[in-house]
Formats: sequence, structure tokens, C-alpha cells
Amino acid sequence: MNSDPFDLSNLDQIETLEGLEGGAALDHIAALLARLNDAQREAVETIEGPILVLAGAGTGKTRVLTTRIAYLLAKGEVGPGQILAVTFTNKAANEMRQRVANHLGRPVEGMAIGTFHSMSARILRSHAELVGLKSNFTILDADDQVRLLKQLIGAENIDEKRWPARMMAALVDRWKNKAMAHDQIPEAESYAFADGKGAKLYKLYQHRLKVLNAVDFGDLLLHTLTIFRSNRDVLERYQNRFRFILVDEYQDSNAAQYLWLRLLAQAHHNICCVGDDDQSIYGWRGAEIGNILKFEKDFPGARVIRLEQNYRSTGNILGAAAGLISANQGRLGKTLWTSEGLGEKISIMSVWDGREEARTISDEIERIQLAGGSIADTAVLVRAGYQTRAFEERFIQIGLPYRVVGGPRFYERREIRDAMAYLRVIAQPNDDLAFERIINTPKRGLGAVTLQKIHKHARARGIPLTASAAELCGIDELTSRARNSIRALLDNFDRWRQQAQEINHTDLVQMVLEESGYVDMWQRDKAPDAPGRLENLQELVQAMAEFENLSGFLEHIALVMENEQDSDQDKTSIMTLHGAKGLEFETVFLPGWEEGIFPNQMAMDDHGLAGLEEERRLAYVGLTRAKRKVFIFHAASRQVFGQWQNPLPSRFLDELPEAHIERQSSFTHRAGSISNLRHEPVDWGPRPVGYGAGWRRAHQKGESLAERRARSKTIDGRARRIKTSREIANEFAIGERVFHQKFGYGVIEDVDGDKLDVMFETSGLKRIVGSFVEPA
DNA sequence: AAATGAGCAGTTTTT
DNA sequence: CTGCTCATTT
Repeated sequence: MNSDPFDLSNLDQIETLEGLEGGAALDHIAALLARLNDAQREAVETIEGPILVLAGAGTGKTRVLTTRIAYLLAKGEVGPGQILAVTFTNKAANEMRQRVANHLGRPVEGMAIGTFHSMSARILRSHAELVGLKSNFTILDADDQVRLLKQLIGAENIDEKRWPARMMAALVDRWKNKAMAHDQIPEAESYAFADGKGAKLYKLYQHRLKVLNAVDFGDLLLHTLTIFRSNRDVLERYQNRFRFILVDEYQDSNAAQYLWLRLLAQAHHNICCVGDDDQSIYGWRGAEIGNILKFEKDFPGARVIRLEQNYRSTGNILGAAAGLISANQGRLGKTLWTSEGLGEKISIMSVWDGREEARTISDEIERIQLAGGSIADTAVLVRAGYQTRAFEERFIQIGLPYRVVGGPRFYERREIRDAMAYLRVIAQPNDDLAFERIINTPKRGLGAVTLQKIHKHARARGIPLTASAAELCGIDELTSRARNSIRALLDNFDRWRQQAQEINHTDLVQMVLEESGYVDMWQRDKAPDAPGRLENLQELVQAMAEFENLSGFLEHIALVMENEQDSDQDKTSIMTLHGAKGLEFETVFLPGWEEGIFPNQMAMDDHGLAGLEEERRLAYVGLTRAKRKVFIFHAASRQVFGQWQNPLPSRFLDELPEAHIERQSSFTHRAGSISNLRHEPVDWGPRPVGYGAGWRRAHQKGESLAERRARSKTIDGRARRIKTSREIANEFAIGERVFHQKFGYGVIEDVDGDKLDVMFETSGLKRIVGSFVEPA
């Protein structure tokens, strides 16, 4: 959890680890080193100077990072306080801390391990005044950010329909990721929003944040950069303190993070970045794959070490992944290999639709379950969040235990945010956004009109909303009802603030939720989800108990937006490909490999070739999550946003080397009709209606279509057979009349591999996959 | 001031 | 299909 306290008051901390110096510790570390391969050991033992460790999927990257830290400490020359290790997620930071402790046989205090954002928050709290903030500043999340921008956009008389606040928020994020302050926005960029008002809004927004004593996510980094750049003495103190810097997932760093690292590493150059350019999948939120590609240029004299021995996957999986990723340009290049065998080929399964896809996957997971396997070792990895639903529905229907990883997050739930807003107003009366959120929640007769008046008065007097509300109670501006209501609320807050000094924070939150009427509001609510919300509030109280005080807790939830998952039960996981990075499973299911879905259409529309390549890296990440077996699916027709579509199979399927894959089709329309059925040249002459090639073939075999269907059913009711694109191509003849479930009857105009051009009677010319039509 | 209903748009990934 | 906003009604 929040267990990475490093003491900023002691910037020169160099104490080494007691009890670990000397022979015993070195023996211990020697044993750790002996378990590494040559490349890994080199990465651990090269202490001085910049190093880039190119760590392919499953090559022991975390082991290298943590052993390296343990090695530094055990040598006795480096103190924990001199090490800075940055990650992108809190989960990764916690894991790293844990594993270092395991290596050393004891927890390590005083080491700075954390995310870029939590590290920056620490630094910023120590020097807030240098950027015009107070050290108790609030950290706004995306939701607050959007609400604030919405107000500003409204005040500027910009049509919020045409220029949504979310868009502006995305723009602000983008600029901040690139370390661009509001006075550095080029004219052209400014036109990305509301006909050139982008930069102005950015400026207004930053101004407003300062008044609110608040920062957003991007500001944590940006303000820290500003402090470093304009206060040489402060920078030097951090440079001296953090003599050894380690960075995880370097391929995900953005421009601001790069600058942040470069400033800190400038003095001593002891920076070790670990990453994999082939797993760079966060370009859309500002990650610069260029950072890792030009590492050697940025840090002259850098050593580059490649970790290529894979300890996770079979040869077939690695071969398929390698073939796929080789289609990308501008890679640093790695060749993963394994000393293990080829294992099973990757199965590419063609299904009719999403329902069958979900059914087939659930069948397969059940089979693993029946065979006594752990289904926690299986995962369904989807491209986008909305795809999880189909699987959830199916799994619920058959009672298959599952968990959706990375679903709606605990701290983003409405009731939790409401409760948090109360606490924020208590902790910081100036927190206008929080106050606005709960001023009429639960309903206390303070509607839009009253709020408008409070706003107006606040603006006129240049004071926060709470102060404005208090002043309005003293004058004759509001209705007496509103006045009474506000006074009661403010009195409550005064009392709670007093109580906050005396009782502990968990009791406080209970008291606040009761006395504000918030609990009551949900108890009276007859909506089916109301009881769940009350439970969540209870959970919130429990979560708070783990923190010493209110501000510690508020900091935690601002930065640690992950919710821990119950890992004790044997459940299969459903998650996005992004969410799966860094994880591994015995068996991985990859549904929805269809053009438009994966690769995602928007990624390609918005970012062209770069977007496509990132999609391909995402596919690479998906494949390399599997230890033993991968199933890839594509459906002939799929309902997206209530619309039926007939997508083509993903181009990524064609990029998988044939040697490592096998194709299967789980539907039966042409079961039994294998390529050797076509032994004669096709007669192109006119044929009587109802006497098509398909019909003839059926009779050559002496079986009706229905009979063949029945015969081909397998024991478990599903029919499966391998079908290569060559088979498909040989099965069809130009001029043949076919039937498609969605498009009806049509005539084949052209055959290209496994794809057919079919002129349908009702819907015209379509390009479709051969396995989805049957002879008419 | 609140509740209801119609119409609408947005649908990727998230520290 | 869903969730949201907005407008209308009570």
C-alpha cells in the first residue's frame, strides 16, 4: 500500500544497510547472481553509467531490477536513501519493494520506490511554494478536471456541445505530457479547441487551479520540472541524494517523464532503464516510444543489454509473436528464444458470432476446470472494455467464476466520490469542486438557482464557495429556506472539522456520512444497486482504517486508483490487453480479432501507420501473456453498439507464421467438404437454378447437406475441423451460388485466398471470408 | 425544486 | 444498446 515513505528532510541520507554489510550479505547476493543468466547478470552488475536493458516479454525483467537493487545495497556502499526506483503503476512499485525485501531477507526502509506521480507529489509537497502552491494542495482526478473545464468553457460562452470539456481535458493532458506550459502553446496547437481558444482556456484553467490550491495529474510532473529547472540548488540536492536511478517500463515514459529523469540523472549518469520497445502500448496517452529508441543518444556512453531468453512461453507462441511483430518498422530488434519445446500450436478459431465465441471460450475453460486445472491460469484478453460484457453474460449464465480486472474502479464510484467530497471539504474548506459536488447531495433544497448565486458572489468577492455561502447567509440575497439549509450545512462542517481534531478519522467519516443524511439517502433509495452502494461505503471506512490520518488517506486515493482484486478464488480473468501487460497465464483467449475491432479503427484513423503498429504491439503483448496455449477468435458477424456488422478477420491473423498456427472452424455448414471433393475442373457453363456446384458436390458424395452436418457433429455437440485458407480457396468456384446468414443469396465473383467477392442479391458486392458462406 | 421523459450522442486503451 | 443531457411537466 502506501509503504514507501522516504524522508525528504534528510536529502543526504547515505546510511548503508546495517547487518547486511560484509561477507554474509555478499554470499547471499552471490547466490542470487548465480540464478541469473549471463545477460541478466551483466545488467545487475553494471552499476556505473547509463544502461538500457531491453527486456523482451518473459525474460525476467523484474528479477533484474530487484536483484540489481539488492546488489547495490548488499555491497554496502550504497544506502537505501540513495536509490530511486520509478514505475508507472503502484502495483509494480509494491511488487518491486516486496521482491527486494525477499532478496535481502528483510524490509528496506527509506528507499524511494514509487510511481512518477507519487514521487513527484512528494517532491512537490516539499517545495510547493516555489510554484505558488501551498503544501496541502489537492490532487484533482480526471472527473474534477473535466468539471472544472466545463465551468470555464461555459464562462467563455463556448458551445459545450460542439467543444466538450472532455476534449479540452484530453488536450491539456496531451500538452502536459509533452511538458508544455500554458504559455508555450503554439498558435496552431491552440486551434485544436474552439477555434483557437485552446491556449487561453489552458491558461484560465491553470489560473483556476492555483486559486483552488489544486493540481491535476500532469501538474505533478510539470510543477516538479519547473522547480528543478528554476531552482538549481533544489535540483542539486535531489541529484546528490538519488545517486542510483532505476526505471521500469521505460518504453511507456512520456516527454515530461523523460525530462524529469534526465534532470535527476544529469549529475551522475547512473540511470538504468528497463523496457521493451515491442511492448510500447501507451502512445495514445503520451508515451514516447522514441524515448527508448534514442536512449543511447540521450545518454552518451550507454550500455545496451538485451534479455532474450524467455522463461514463459512455448516455442510456438514465441514464433508466432516474433513473426507478427516483425511487421513493425523501426524496432531495436530482439530475438526471443526458449530452451523449452514448441508446445501446442496457436489455434485460430472461426465462429459465427459473438455468442458462439463466448460459448466456445467458456466451454474450453470448463474443460480445463473438469480436467482438474486451475482456471485462475486462464484469461480472456479483449481489445476494449465493452467487449467484456458478452463474456460476463455467458459466464454468469453457466456459473463460471470470473473476475473483470480493471472494471469500474472503487474510488470512481459515485458514492465513494461523494463521501470523499465531504472529507475533502473538511480537510480543505477551499475545495470548491468537492463542495459543489455535495452541496445538494443528499437533497437539501439547494438547487441550481442558489448555487448560481453562491458562484456569482464568490466571483465578485474573489473568495471560495464555502466562504461565499457563509457570507450570503448574512445578507438578504437568498430565500430563507435556502439560507437555513446552507447555514445548517456549514454548521455541520464546522462541527465535523472540530471533531476531526478529537476523534479518529474512521469514526469521523462514519459520523459525517450519518449526520449529513448521506447514508439515509441510499437507505431510502429503492434502486436495486442502493444496498451495494452502502456496502461500498462500509468498505471505504475499512480502507481508511489502514491509514494514520485523513490527509494520508486522501493522498492515497488521489494517486492509487487501483483496486486490489480477490485472488484467493479460482476465477478466470476477463481484461483488456492493456490491463494484461506484465501478467501471464497458462492459457490465453484472444477474441475479436477482426478488422476495426482489432486493430481498432480509431487507432488507425487517428494515428495512421503509427497507430497500426501500436495495435500490433498490443497483439504481441496479448500473445506473449500465454505460457502454454493461445486461442485466437474471429467472428463472421458481430453486434457492435446494437448494429450487426460483418467484419473481415484481422490482418494480424495473416501475419502469424503458418508453422505456428492451426485454423479451426467451430461451425458446421460445410463440414465434411474438404478440398479433395473438388477433383474435376469446374464447368463454367450455365447451370439450371438449384443445380449449383454445391448441390452437385453434395450428391457426388451421396449425402444430403443435413446428413453431412449430422455426421460431422462431434461428441460434445460442437463440430470442429481444421481448415486452411488454401482449402477454403479450393472449395469455391467463381460463379458459384452461395448463401450467407446475414446477406442471403449471392454469386461468387472472385476468389482471393480465403476471401471471396460475392455479389449478393439484396446487398450488393461484399468481400467476405469463405468459411462464412455455404453453398446455396 | 424535483421528477419524468424524450432525444441525443458516443462509444479504446488509463497513470 | 447504453448512459447522458436537456427540457418539460408537476
